[in-house]
Amino acid sequence: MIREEIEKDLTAVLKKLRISSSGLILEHPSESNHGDYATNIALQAGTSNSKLKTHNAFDLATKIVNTWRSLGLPAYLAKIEIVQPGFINLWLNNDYLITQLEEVIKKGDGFGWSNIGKGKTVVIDYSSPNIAKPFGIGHFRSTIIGTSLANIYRFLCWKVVGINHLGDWGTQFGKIIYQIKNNSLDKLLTVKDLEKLYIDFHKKAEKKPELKEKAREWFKKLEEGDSEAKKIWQMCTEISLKEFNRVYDRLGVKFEQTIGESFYQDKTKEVIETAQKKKLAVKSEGALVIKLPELKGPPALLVKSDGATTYFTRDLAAIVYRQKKWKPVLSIYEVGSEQSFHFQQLFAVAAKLGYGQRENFIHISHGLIHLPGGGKLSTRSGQTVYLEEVLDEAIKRAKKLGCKDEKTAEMIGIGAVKYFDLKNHPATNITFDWNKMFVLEGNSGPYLQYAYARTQSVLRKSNHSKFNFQNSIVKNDHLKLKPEEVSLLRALYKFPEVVMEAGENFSPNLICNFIFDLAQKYNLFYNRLPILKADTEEIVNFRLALTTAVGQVLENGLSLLGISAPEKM
RNA sequence: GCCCUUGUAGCUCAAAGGAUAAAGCAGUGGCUUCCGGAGCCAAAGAUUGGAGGUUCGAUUCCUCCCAAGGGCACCA
Repeated sequence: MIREEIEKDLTAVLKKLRISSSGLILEHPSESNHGDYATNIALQAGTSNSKLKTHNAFDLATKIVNTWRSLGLPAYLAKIEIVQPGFINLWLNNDYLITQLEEVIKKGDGFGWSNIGKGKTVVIDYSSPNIAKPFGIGHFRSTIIGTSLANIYRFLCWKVVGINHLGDWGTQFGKIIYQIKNNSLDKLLTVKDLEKLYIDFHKKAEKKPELKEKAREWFKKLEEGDSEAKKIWQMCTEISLKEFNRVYDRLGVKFEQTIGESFYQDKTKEVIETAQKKKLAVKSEGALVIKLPELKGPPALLVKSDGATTYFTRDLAAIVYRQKKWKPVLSIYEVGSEQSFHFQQLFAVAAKLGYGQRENFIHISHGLIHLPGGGKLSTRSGQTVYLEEVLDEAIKRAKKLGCKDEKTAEMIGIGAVKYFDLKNHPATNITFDWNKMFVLEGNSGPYLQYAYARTQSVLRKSNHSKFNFQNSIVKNDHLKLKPEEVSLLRALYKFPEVVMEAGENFSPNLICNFIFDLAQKYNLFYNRLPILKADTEEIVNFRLALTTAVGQVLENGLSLLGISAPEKM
């Protein structure tokens, strides 16, 4: 990667001047007329290094550049510039950029891949909905962001274990079992039936709080292996999974493992014993807890006063299980921000029990989806938006715009909804709004898909036998590159860096930003310059190469986001 | 009350401590020779919630204040 090469070369120069290169940072200037890369090393060294304090940063930058010149500037540089108050700006030359264009075409769907994660395993816990209720919009973010993070980490050569940690255990099932037992229901067919029971339970419990006791009792029974409870639970699970898998199929979402909380019912004992042995667990108000005064909040609840476990215990057991099975160096939990205290507790306890270091765990806490009035989504109160309804609506709107067929409409509609989520930083809250959710123009999924389809359309219309870029190295002085072409070249090579950054920061939105910018640049290029009818065959070839490369990077980027790239739309 | 997160253009939002704060939507004015107008261009729109501080440099880091959202043990 060119960034590494520049860093290496600059480090050598700094070494010669005995300047520490520890603060060496290369950035892409926000203004393209400030070059492709810039460094502020002179500004940093000029002030932090006492020996050099007499220098002003601009002089130091000059010195650095002069030394570099005397050592011989590398071939990839076109221009180097020193700017007040002491920036060093670097321009890559067009011939080098063209080699990167070839690189995109050569590597194809592998362009952007890197091996920085080689040999490392990451466990990503995402989606993880509570079953026995329909798949709501509330779990959409975790599902989509988690999928994208998994794609990104896979692309960075990590071994990725995506886990759907289903909420299929807990007092909620006590509630449903109670309802079924006391309502003499003949048959339950759908998840919506189950949801109704859940809502009804909460309505009744408002007047009769003692019902909650009943629910806990039933869950306790379930955990103790009561056959009647187990039978009902199993039925709930089957009904739910059938529906959930349909939604996952539509979304194109996959997991390495789908292991719900129920899986850990016989594994919590070990965790509890460890906590007791380490003298971390103490009795409090009849329950077994772990006190965490440093977190300034209630203690972590290990065992309830009735003897049943909590999701905290099961999450701990899951950590133990995952450590044993996969030995991840990183565990990512893509879960909503309302659970951030839970994860603070979980990670703190995991570290205390010796299940890993604090830095091996991270909670990617995404913002919540609110209803327009500011209301919170809540199954209990019946405030739900069903994901499938949202998807259906998205597809309907895509069709209205004139999609060729059902399959394309689905790509566009679902792509729009996914992109709407992913383009923002995970932390932002989202207000659910039917009109905003289905953006089909501007910074949107369909915009990118359209740009991609456009590149493919151009390529289809070209006579491929003429397009022989790989064997004819094109020199830029020969082509007299237009600004629109250069701007594409200056963008394409950055893609691998963007993928890395997105992974490091757990931010798929960085990929969105990048491919949107690329698509804009391509559209400008497309509108201003003829491709197939360019003056010379050489230029036609070059522009087709650009088109191929842009299409490829758009496709790779969209694929990391989990969005399909249609050939036609 | 305590803890966490977030305050950037009318709206939705972007920016590993950098240069003139980036876009999209809405609104304004334009684009029929041609490869897909779900597109393109132009102008307009922001004392980055407020006050201090650290720094050559702060939307970014620190302190305080204000506002919004979330959480505060037997739900997950």
